[in-house]
Parts: sequence; structure tokens; C-alpha cells
Amino acid sequence: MNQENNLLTQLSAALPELNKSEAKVANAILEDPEAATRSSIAVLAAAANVSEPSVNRFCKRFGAAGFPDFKLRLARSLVSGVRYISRAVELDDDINTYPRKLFDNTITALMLARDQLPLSAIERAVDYLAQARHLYFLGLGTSAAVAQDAEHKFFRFKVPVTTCTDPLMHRMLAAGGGVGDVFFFISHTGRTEILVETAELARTTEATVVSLTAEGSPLAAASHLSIGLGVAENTEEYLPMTSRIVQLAVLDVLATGMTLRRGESILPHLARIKDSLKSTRLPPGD
Amino acid sequence: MNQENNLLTQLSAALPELNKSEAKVANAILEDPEAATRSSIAVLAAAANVSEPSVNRFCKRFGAAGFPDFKLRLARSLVSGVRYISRAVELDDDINTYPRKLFDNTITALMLARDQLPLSAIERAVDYLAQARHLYFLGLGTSAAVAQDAEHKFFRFKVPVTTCTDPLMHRMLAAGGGVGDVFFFISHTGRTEILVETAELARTTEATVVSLTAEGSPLAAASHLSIGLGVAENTEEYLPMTSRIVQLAVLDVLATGMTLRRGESILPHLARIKDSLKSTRLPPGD
DNA sequence: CGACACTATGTAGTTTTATTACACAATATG
DNA sequence: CATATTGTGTAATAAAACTACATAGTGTCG
Repeated sequence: MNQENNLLTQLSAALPELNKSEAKVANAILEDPEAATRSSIAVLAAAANVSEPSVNRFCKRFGAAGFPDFKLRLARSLVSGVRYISRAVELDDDINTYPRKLFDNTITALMLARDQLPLSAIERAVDYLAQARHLYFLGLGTSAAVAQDAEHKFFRFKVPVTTCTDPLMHRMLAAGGGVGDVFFFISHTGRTEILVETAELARTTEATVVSLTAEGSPLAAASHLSIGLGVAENTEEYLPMTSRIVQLAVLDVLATGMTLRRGESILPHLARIKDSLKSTRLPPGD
Repeated sequence: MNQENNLLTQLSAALPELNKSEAKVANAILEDPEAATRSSIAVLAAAANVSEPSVNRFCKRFGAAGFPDFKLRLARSLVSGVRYISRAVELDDDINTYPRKLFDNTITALMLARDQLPLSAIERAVDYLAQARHLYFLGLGTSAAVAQDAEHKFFRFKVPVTTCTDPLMHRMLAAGGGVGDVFFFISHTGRTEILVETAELARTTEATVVSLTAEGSPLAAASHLSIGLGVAENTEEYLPMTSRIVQLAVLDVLATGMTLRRGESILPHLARIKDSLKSTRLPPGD
């Protein structure tokens, strides 16, 4: 009965498995969840064009004691305020609607990713990263920015980190890989040919190949270890958005895992690095 | 979302002004609010040693339509109260706990940012960006990766975009600013001296200076327009995490705003850019 | 193709829950 | 101390939710 799973996401996830009238109820709720929390069972039944007991059965199906209990859970889910599943921005959206939609999409993507996080792959990735003598973060396009961000995180662990965006450099670096080198590939699709080739090239050496990419993609296949992310469709119609943020969040997890692995001893080091910036800062504004 | 409309705080604040039985009800609720959300009016009345109508009157006094409505509000308050406490990762966290904590912190940060989004500043920023003849995204450290990401977004609108991380280059670029140039500064603290200086330098030209940074910071003060973000404390104890993700989300909003501003005509262009990558891709893995 | 079984859905009645009207009690006020 | 005034409970009413059961729909197998 905790918020582990947002009720709305749960609803839309279960949608295909529901029978007709239950689906009608689900849709009526998803249509306007806020209203649903205020309605009586009769009103909701009317809105969904089903009978009251159907609504009641629907509620029980989702683990509630009954309709009031269900409403309570729904209200709780709504507080997080996340509008159900990705709502695409339309051309007639305005400043009052599209920023919220975008944030909600991002939040939803993170919640989904959180619930499907491949923990064992992450744990093993942390193993590799913690033992690495040299880290290479390789990504192209949007993922290049993610790689750069990763560089800014992982250099703090006293490991040499290299990032670059030149695919020819990638190949040469990969070809020169040796024991203790970890090549960390970042790619949303996992299908960028030159990147996959580089991964395969790195595999021919003693180096370790890890990737953060789409589950079951060619890049994942080419890696010793892949942290597979589910790829949400159609949210990225024109601009890449949520995928890279999820990637960044996973890299945060890896960096934190590394911190924990290193134990207390690394903390003064991290603090020193942070403090090194103090003298570059002005006093806070008014 | 703020403390002001948290029902529990409201309750205890009003406590002295309540008459005997209403106070009893308030106390019963404050005693175990969670239980109150699950109780019927009869149960709560019994717990408070008052009659049912007293409970009902009590609810109405606090602006609710009746008891069920009150319970709903109470449930909402409870969630938001609990939820917004960011949970720091501890050294004894393990793989089952710390990834979730990190994701939750990120999600919470996004929800907070979403609710405090400076919409009018964003709208004006979109104005500036849409009219720009040349865009410069300038950031250092972690924000450099954000700037790079911004570059990958905004070049798509047929505007020349420059990003760089060399502060000397920054100065020279800023000094050479002219009409139609938009300098977009990204900084978590807004207090990095060399960046603020660059912004001030840019201000001496005909260029427009926009910043995405902490509210009320020196950088914000140095800008024509600042998109102010609230700075969440202590989540970034050792590694920068949530701040940059919020920045990225805001940049998504700006890019989307720009798309909307351009209207339908830009869509084929965006599609062409996206399609240009198709031939670099392998077929999906199994 | 039809009978049977099973699921899905609705109807009507019952129970629970919430609200209202009103009467009585307590408290304050002149 | 009488009289407003406010507070509180009782009992009746209304609303909401739930249950048992009947019927419609769907699929399966002889």
C-alpha cells in the first residue's frame, strides 16, 4: 500500500489485461483522475458507462478494500502530481501546459526506470568500474553529453577517465585496450554502427566492455556487460529528452555505488575535490 | 504543495481556536492521521469521544465538503509531507536501497522544480532564443555537459550554436557579442567568478545575456533575464546530481517552447535531422 | 451447430456511512 | 436571573457502497 508503484501507471499498464467494463472504468479514471477522487461510485460508474458493482470489482482487482479505499490510494498517487503516462506536447499547448507535460514525462520515465532497474547488472558494473585502471566513456550525439557528465563524476575516484567524441579516436583507443581498461559505451538505441564496431574492437582486447543502452540491442550484445534500459517510444518524436536523463540517473547510481564500494576512505578525497572550487566562487548574492 | 496548505499544520495551528469537541477531533486526527484516513466517521467520532455530527461539522469548518472530502485532503497532505523529505544515501546502503533513493531524490527534485517553474521567465527566454541569430551556451564543470546537451538540442532550429569550456574563449566570445547574439549561461551556484565576469562582459555589448542558475545569485543579477531555480541543499553532498538534471529538464522546456514558437513549419526540418541518423544504425537486435 | 461451462456484467436489495434537522445543554450577556 | 448564543448530541433521512443473485455474453467440445 505504499507508493512503490504509482496507481496511474499501474492502471495503464494493466489496461490490456482488463475486460471490457473494467477497461472502461480504467479509461474514465485515467481521463480525469482528479475528478475520479471526488466522484462517488455512482458518478464514476455513469462516466464509464458501467454499473456500480463493476466499478467496485475494478477497485478490488487493484488491491483496494473497496471504492473509498481505492479513491484514497488514487488521491495519494495524484499528489506526486504526475499526470498519467507520457502526454505528448501538442502544437496548441501553451506556457501553462507544456512545461508541466515535459516535466511529467521526465518524472514518469524516471519512475518507470526506477521500477525496472537492472540491479544485478548495475552491481556488476560497479565491480568493473571500481577495479578499472582507466575508464573510457564513449558516446555520440546526445550521449556525448552524457559521457562528458560521466567523466566529470568518475575522475573523482582517482581513476584516469577519457571521453571523446571522435569515432576514429574511439577506434584507436579501443584497439589499444588492455587489462584494467573499462570501455563504457553510452547509446540510446544501441544500434549506432560505428559505436558497435568500436565495442566489438574493444572486445578483441583484454579490456572490459560495459554499455548503458537499450535492452537486447546490438551494442548490448557486443558488451561483456550491459545495463539495459527499456526504451520508451514516441516520447522523443522530435527531440531527445527523457532517455538521456534516465542515463544520467543511472550513472549517478553507478558513481554512488562506487563511492559506497570505496567506503569511508574516499569521502575526504571527494570533499577535497569539492572544496577546491570554493575559491572560484563569489559570495552569495543578496 | 507548500507547507501552508498542509492540512496537518493547519490543524494544529487552529487548535486553540476550536471548541471542545472540535479540538477533541483535531487531536484524535493528529494522534494518528494515517488511521484517520482509513476510518469511517463513526470510528473517528468514537476515537475522539464525540458524536458523528461533531466530526462532520469539524470537517466543514476546514473547508471540506464533508467527511469523505476531508479524508481525501488529509490523505493528500500526508503523502506530500512524507514524500518531500529527500533521503540521503548512507554508507550502509546496499544495491537494494541506494539506487531507489537516488532515483527518488531526482524525481522529488523534478517535482519541486516543476511546481516552482518561473514560467514568465521561461516564456521570455523562449522569446530571446527564438529571435537569436547566434546562441552561446556557456558553462563550466558539470554545467559544461549541460551546455553541450543544449547545443545538441538548439542547433536543430537552424541557429548557429557555440559551446565551449575555455574561460578565455568565453571572454573573447563575450567581448565580441553583438545584436542578435544570445549568451546563455548555465551554473548551479551562479557564483563562479569567471563565469559572472564573462556575463558582465557580455552585458557591455549589444548581446542578450540569459542565465539558468540559482535564484538571486550574482550570475542572475548580471543577466538581462535569469531563469531562477531553487537550490536544494545537501543532496549534492559529494557528487553533483539532481541540479543538472533539473537544468536539463528546463532546457527541454525551452527547446520545446522554441518548437512551438516556430510552429508546424519546423517539424519537417526536425524530422529530417532525425532521419539523417537512420543510415548510421544497424537493424535492431533480436 | 448446439449444449454446456464459464466469465462478464447488470439489477435489486441490504448494509454501511454520512448528513441533516432538531432538541437539549452549556455558556455567555445584559 | 432571564435570554440570547453557541455548542453538542440524538434520531431520522439521505447517500453511498456493497452483496447476492440473475442474466447476458463468450468460448469450447461433443
